[in-house]
Amino acid sequence: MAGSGRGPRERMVFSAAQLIRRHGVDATGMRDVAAHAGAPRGSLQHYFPGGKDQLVGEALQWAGRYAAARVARFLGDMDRPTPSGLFAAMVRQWTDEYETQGFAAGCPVAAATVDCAESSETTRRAAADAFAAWTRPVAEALVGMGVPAERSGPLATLMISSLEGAILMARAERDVRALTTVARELGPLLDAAVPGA
Amino acid sequence: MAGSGRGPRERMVFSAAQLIRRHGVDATGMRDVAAHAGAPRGSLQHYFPGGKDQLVGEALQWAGRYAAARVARFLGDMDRPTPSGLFAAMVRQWTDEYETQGFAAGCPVAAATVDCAESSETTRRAAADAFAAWTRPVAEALVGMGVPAERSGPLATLMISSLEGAILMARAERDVRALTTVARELGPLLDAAVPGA
DNA sequence: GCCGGGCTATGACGGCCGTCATAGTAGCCC
DNA sequence: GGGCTACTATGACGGCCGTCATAGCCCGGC
Repeated sequence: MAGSGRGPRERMVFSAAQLIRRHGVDATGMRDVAAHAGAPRGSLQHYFPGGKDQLVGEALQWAGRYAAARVARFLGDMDRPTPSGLFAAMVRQWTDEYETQGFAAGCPVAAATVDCAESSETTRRAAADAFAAWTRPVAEALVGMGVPAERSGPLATLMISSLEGAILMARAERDVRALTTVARELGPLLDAAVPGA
Repeated sequence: MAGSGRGPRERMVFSAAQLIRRHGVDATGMRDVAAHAGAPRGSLQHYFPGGKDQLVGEALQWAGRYAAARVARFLGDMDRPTPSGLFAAMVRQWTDEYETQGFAAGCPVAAATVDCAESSETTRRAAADAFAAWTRPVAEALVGMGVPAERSGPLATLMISSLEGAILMARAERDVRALTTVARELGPLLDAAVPGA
């Protein structure tokens, strides 16, 4: 996962995202974030005067940018991109992590949605923005593969929904089964959306 | 949503599930549960000597049973059941709630997975059991509609994954768009799995 | 040389948490 | 009536939380 930035501020945002991924927003303390980032506790209120809301918001923003960058990278790695290939790559990122690092972490955006959708309007919006920042490049990639524009958005939403749900099930079961299943079952449907082939 | 049971114990389990649905596990306090259930605080340690873990576990068990019962009910309401019809009914339960009651609540099993998968092994197992209790009747229903046995399990997993992910996105966006999208896009794929029609 | 601002350090505060300890009440059976 | 069990009531404890207040460090600019 993308190296921690160089400055202490970037490191804290990155650490916040990692801890939220593992324990959720509520169980992630500001002191934990500073410790995980190797940053002084006093820097928290210096860099994030908006408090925890601001820190969580920036962590989600980082997560959205990261997901978008991964999509671009997956596309660059494929010489003959297909919708099913892209989805398989997105899923494989998670199965790889789970098989090598264990099932400790999930998606930070999902965690923030669960913990904060009802308690913090700003965090809820940040989660929605992160989903959008992730969905958009997926939809654009589908268009680039020949999927009609009016179907690219819905299919991108379907891909991300299935992936998010499968991440939840995989973590609960400590088994990548759900992830590999959605990749296999959804592949043909995705490829069938490009009219040419 | 299923009426609160008659005894104070059932009411507390039910209330725990409702509060977890809204705020997550960590943000749901034992005192809140008792208050929401109209039950005396002292009853908590009487009925749930295992503490919060036990209460959360029973709430997840309740959620799993509830989801399974809903699947059975959806089947009973359809005179000519189809896979897409079942999935549409499962999705509609959520769109109906969101349109009439607002986007306050999500799935308690998802919330428990996000908050506790890494911190409480017993709760993680309870979440996995709840997913299983939900998936099984869906798969059995698919078999009853003519879906080959070897595909019913994977398709049930796909249905629940997509639904869970769409719930997350809908709650973040405060828009049922993701839910209606997955229902529409997945319908044809599901119906195509029954060989006869 | 000193001054100002970016950054760090640390303790305190009020609040909520899950859990425990202790005591009290209500009802039923002998 | 006595005792036992099921349930309720309430206060305390230790711990962690986010936030604030205050002070100190460090270094470039003048």
